[in-house]
Amino acid sequence: MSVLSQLRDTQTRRSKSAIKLIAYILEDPTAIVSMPIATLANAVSISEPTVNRFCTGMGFKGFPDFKLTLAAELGRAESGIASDIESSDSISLVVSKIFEATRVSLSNTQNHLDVGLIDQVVVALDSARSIVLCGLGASASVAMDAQHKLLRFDTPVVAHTDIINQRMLTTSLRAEDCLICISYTGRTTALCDIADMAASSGATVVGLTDPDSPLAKLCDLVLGVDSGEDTDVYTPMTSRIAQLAIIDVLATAWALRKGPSFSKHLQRVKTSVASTRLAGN
Amino acid sequence: MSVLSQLRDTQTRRSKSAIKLIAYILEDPTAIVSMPIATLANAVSISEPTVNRFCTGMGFKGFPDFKLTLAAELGRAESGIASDIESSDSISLVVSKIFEATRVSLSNTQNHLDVGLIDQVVVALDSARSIVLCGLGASASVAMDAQHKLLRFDTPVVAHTDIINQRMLTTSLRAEDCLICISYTGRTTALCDIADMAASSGATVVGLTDPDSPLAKLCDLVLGVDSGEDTDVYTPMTSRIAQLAIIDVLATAWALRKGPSFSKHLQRVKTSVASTRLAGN
DNA sequence: ACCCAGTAGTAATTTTATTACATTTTTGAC
DNA sequence: GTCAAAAATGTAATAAAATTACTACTGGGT
Repeated sequence: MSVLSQLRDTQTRRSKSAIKLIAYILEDPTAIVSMPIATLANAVSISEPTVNRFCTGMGFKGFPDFKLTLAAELGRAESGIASDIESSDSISLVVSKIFEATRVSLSNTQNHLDVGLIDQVVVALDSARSIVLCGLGASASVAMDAQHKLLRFDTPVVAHTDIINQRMLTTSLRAEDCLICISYTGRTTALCDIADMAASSGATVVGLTDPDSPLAKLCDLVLGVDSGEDTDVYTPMTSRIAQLAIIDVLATAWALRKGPSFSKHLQRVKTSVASTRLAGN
Repeated sequence: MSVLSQLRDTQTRRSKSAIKLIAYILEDPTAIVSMPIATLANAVSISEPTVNRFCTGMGFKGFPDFKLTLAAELGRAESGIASDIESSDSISLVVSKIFEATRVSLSNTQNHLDVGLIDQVVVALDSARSIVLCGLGASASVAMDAQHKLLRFDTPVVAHTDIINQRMLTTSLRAEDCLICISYTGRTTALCDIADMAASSGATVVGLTDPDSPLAKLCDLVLGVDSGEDTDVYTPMTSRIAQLAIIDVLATAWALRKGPSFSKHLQRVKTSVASTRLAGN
């Protein structure tokens, strides 16, 4: 359990000074980590040994140990507001900003993900005669990635990144098939056409796109990804990474649905590629 | 800006003892945070003031401040010790685990990224006559994604995901060209062959792979991604997502290097695809 | 009123970090 | 190569911080 939530816990009995101390710590935990025990003791008007006893009482080796643990915990929570990249940024700042923006994008997608929908999509995949993935531009590589993951299952799956092939394949779609349309914006005309054509064939159309987009309205099931940014020229589109995470979720959920016997199959797939690799270092 | 990546940075000039110290710290950063300065100094066979000077030299108030910052950073990476997925997990637990594992993978990659190397790779890209991206299997989609991002620059770039085409192209590589090999494991025999062939042509070979792999040894520049897991059948490979983030960093750093006039070009590229989209909702 | 357990404080001690200064090493000009 | 300047490192002294040992309160229970 985290230190902070341990401190917030009202159940455990505390001494008078412990209560004062906890109140002060929770007021600004970040400040504590760079505070010597004397300053803290003074601020709460208690003695240094009392602070120390409090720390050891919580199971820490001492006050510095407590501070270290608190710092680690705060470092975790500290989710920077993903800021745009400035042309004056140093490389290491660019690295920080991009990774942070990616993490934020993942968290947003996770928070908005409808678990019930995941289940419905998995059912659709599992009962499909064949699965077709369509994406253009940056979404083409997401479609390729999804194909690679879904290839492990015994349902025929194919990704198409060419608009002509996509149209051709869509015309031959049947009601038992499943089409997955991938697009950040959900506004790519070509892909909307595909979704529309597929819908009239009766196939299940799944969208991996912005839930408020025209494409989303043409789909039977929509897994939302905040298309978000794309205003700034330098800041990269992190949403495609969130889409990949959703693909991971789908593939994993599907595998689990298939049951334990299927994990043997997955293992076989894994070993089948082993021979393409060098052993050792 | 991450402390660990600052330490990994090979660009900045370091003194002899600083090199020893950094090597020791990177060996087990977690151990450092609970180490007094005397123990650390002794372990590296340097004096305590040297350690202290190193910390203040990096911009910290002193050794304790350095430890605190390091702890906070490690806390970020260690947060969710991404646990394997169990067959009994509910969908919402699967979602949490996958997203958490992905975030952890990103943080780990970020912490191990050598900023100096990023710069070197960007220089290589910028001075290349042409850029070739090679990847197989799951890395094929990473190569496709990289192609899509690098297409915005005026250097000819192409991704190949077919082993025959890769070999053909590699034979016609020149010293002015840049080859980027993408592989999680760095042990795919076919890709090692490609890197080897390219190296003899004099082209700059960049690896986006496990730094301890055979492939890495064949590359001129290696951007490390912990290949990490891949033991569990259900848990997906999160490292490809980290690779995408690195691609983002490279593309952004390159764009920044090109200077402000280039941002106009990026803007033009952006508007050129706008006509493929529907307006409004 | 007295005792006892829990709690807190004072002061001494120990541990840890920093500073001041001397010495060595490295670097770059000639 | 030689020398001087600058940078880097070490030793020892000092300061800061944390911990321990010991003493003194506080408040319920008899």
